[in-house]
Amino acid sequence: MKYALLALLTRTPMTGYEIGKQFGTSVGFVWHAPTSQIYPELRRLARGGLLDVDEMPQGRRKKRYSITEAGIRELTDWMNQATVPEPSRNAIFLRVAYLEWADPEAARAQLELMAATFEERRAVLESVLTTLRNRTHPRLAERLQALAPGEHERAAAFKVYAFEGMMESARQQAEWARQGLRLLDGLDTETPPRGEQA
Amino acid sequence: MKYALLALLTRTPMTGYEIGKQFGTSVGFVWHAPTSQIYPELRRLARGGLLDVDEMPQGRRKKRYSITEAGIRELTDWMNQATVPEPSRNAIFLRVAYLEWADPEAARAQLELMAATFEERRAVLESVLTTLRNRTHPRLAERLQALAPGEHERAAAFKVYAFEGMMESARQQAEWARQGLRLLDGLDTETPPRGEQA
DNA sequence: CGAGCCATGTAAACAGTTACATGATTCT
DNA sequence: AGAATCATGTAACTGTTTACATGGCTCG
Repeated sequence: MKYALLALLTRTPMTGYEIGKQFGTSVGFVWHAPTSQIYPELRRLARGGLLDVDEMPQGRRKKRYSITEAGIRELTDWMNQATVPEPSRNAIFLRVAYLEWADPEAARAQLELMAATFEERRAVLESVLTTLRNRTHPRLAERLQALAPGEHERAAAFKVYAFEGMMESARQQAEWARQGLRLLDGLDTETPPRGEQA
Repeated sequence: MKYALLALLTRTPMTGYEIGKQFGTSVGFVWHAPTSQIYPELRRLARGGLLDVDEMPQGRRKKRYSITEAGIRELTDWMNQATVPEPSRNAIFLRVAYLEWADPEAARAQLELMAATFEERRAVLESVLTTLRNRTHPRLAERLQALAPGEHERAAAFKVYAFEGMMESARQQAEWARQGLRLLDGLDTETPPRGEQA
């Protein structure tokens, strides 16, 4: 979370509200949090000197946060130490592994929901990828402006690469869900709906 | 968590300690938790009538938990209502998306670590899959004994299917990490280590 | 003037991790 | 006797979600 906020703010200063809205867009694939987690974390980071607060004096209370030198150091320090990717503990595997405890129709409904969800995610990620690749993605363009031209390619490449990974992951999961539906087809024809044995 | 414990105990009654050890084996891929989370949760489930406690009277304090009718109903109710798979919020995508903030060597080290980790995970899952497929997996065999023969195929098929998904996922991620290393090769040759622009 | 968005937050609960404590049994 | 393993737990902390509270600004 901490590093997600720091990384986001390397592009441009933002208010907590704006960050919350960003999480509703494509950056939400990379990280997500509700505003109730954002505001306290921003204050904590500001207290720690990693962010600067600009209290906008135009009538309404509004705090725009920007990253400090110390914040950038904190972020790069984190990035420079490699960590092992955490094993993904996703409840969907638990469900699927014990799907014999669901009614056959419920099992089918679950796999259809999975197929639809993963496929939609894949499609969204693919369209994001397209805009990243041809540099029409608005936030990527904005980010590149803040960087030296020599770093453009590197920064853009990593964004594209990250989304490729997420897209491929969604594609693979969608494929897996469809394979599950074919598996059910096989099981249901071999033994009739409520199973006599063999 | 709750449903992981219920599902595990459909195979055979176990103590909290035994469950903790199970999480260190292949079931750990499906779900994992430390004992500090297991013991309180077991007590809670027992208080709720979903588990029976058998306080073993042989000298040492030892509680063997088994699932009750109510527990099975709770599990099947949960299985029967389809839920959308949660988007995986994995810090690795955050790291990768902002890898331009790492030193080139650190970026390479991170991707190499990812490739090694994912590849090892894939290999382990593949070997588990083999034992599941040829029915030599000890816990699968034990599980099937508790079931009517007519349900064998279905139960085994879902276990195989779940591990296929996890294995494919690890395979895809390993491939992605290797692709990332090739990307770095390209970036590093185009612009020398500390980058003059184009 | 009301609807909807902008904007910041608090409270409570839930989930999960890390570290520590304790003692019994089994194996060498 | 000592080490390893069996066995159950507590405490403190971190992270995350859900629900609620408040009020200003903007536009029709």
